[in-house]
Amino acid sequence: MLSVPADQRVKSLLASTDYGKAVTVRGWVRTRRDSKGGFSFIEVNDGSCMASLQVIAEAALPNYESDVKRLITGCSVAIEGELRKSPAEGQPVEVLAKSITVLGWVDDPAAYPMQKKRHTMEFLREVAHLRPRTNTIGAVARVRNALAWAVHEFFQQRGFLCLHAPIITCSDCEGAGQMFGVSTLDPDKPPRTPEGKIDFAQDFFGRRASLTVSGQLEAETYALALTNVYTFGPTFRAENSNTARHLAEFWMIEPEMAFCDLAGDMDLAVAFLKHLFRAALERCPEDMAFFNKWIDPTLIGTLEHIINADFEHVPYTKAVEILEKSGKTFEYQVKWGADLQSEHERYLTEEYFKKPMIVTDYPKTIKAFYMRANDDDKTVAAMDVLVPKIGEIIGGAQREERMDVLKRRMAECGLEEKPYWWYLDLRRYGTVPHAGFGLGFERTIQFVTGMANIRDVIPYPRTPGSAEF
RNA sequence: UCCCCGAUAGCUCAAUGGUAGAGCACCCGGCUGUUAACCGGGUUGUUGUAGGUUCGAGUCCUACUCGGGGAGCCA
Repeated sequence: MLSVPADQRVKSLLASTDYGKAVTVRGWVRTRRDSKGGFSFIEVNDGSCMASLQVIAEAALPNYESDVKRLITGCSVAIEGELRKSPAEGQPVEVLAKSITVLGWVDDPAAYPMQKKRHTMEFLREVAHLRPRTNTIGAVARVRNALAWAVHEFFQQRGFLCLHAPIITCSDCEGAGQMFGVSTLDPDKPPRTPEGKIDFAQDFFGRRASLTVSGQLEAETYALALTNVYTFGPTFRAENSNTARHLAEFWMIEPEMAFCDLAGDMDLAVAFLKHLFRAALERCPEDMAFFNKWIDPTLIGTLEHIINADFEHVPYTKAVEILEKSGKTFEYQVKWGADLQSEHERYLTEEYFKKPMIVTDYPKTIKAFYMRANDDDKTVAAMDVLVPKIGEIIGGAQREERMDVLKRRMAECGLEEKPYWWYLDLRRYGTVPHAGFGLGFERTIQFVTGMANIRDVIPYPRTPGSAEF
């Protein structure tokens, strides 16, 4: 059996005006409506688009009574027929069936969890293997795909090199979060050192290994040879975070640019986000219209506005002033030197500016050691892009390229130099100003689709206490 | 991890401490070029788990499990 040709997918057939053409439709039945006039309407969906294709099954079909009349939601079919202009409202074309083959029935129809009516997202998570058959999750999958394509498109158009950073790493760098250990030692009786600790020297890698929390440091090494690079891969955080915007396993895009400062970093981030939003609107218009209708009626308007508007740029110190003058009472006090809390970020993006914003130049005490120190010696050249509802979607910085300053910062942060020997080598051999950022892919999908929970924009979400499927 | 809320039919939800119900799904019948069709009939339950209070618990109490919202951490 050949795979389904692109011109035989439902999406192509619905756009076709090639009336009279012989076609074969393969997909899953969404619903069946019978007409006493001697035929049935079968809605077939194959995931190529939101819409289903209407098939007319006449009673003259040899298996009309035995098969067609038993079709219910979820059955898989292969239908040969003729493409026709539809005489009724609701669809441009339909297929008059010449033969209908049922490939797979639904066992125990009463127990099939997918129904024509809406389901709650909470329930769909319990049947994550079947939820791509729903309109919402199918649309999310298509938008996610369009965005993944657009990520590569954006960077490739600009001459960036795609870098595959390692998933397993032995550098427990930068304290971006708790890490998942990777080990082949027997958890019941691991080898011990004389001091009684687990002896990772006997482990697979000869030392303690983990799943990566970021490909940034590796990306820096390649940027300092190939100039402009980006990573796009899975990252892992073992934090016990239970929110609608955190996952233990998520995908991150991390560009890194040599000969680049914070201003260049910000420019790229803004252009990148606009490119992604535009791609979703242009390549998935039906799916986006669906989200705009059922999930968030302001969605498309907001995205179009962002594409055409400038992002607000506010230094951290200015942001603190705005918050102090806001007259709002916050649960957490606004104070220079303290990190911005969710409520502060929400006020700034949702109430004050009402659009995405970039906060830069944070106090060095709340940011990572590798961020470049500003001349005031109090702040660093960091930037966070904040968007309404989601909060931080991008975190980035110009990196500290000066060896002496970097070593001083590491000492301030209580970090040993030895494990970072290769990272320090970059400053030792041909160092250059460079900058980069990390974009959370799922948070971007959330923002683009309006989906409330991050668990519904990734096929199989991994969260604390939950890794079913 | 902390605070709050919830768990009843396959799904979405009702039910003063006193006989567990409706809509949808599914099955049967009717009707119609139908559009998550419509009309009539029918099947469906260890009320999340384990204890406790009570003549009597879906309902009150305790613990646990799972889910949701918010917070922290971050992308």
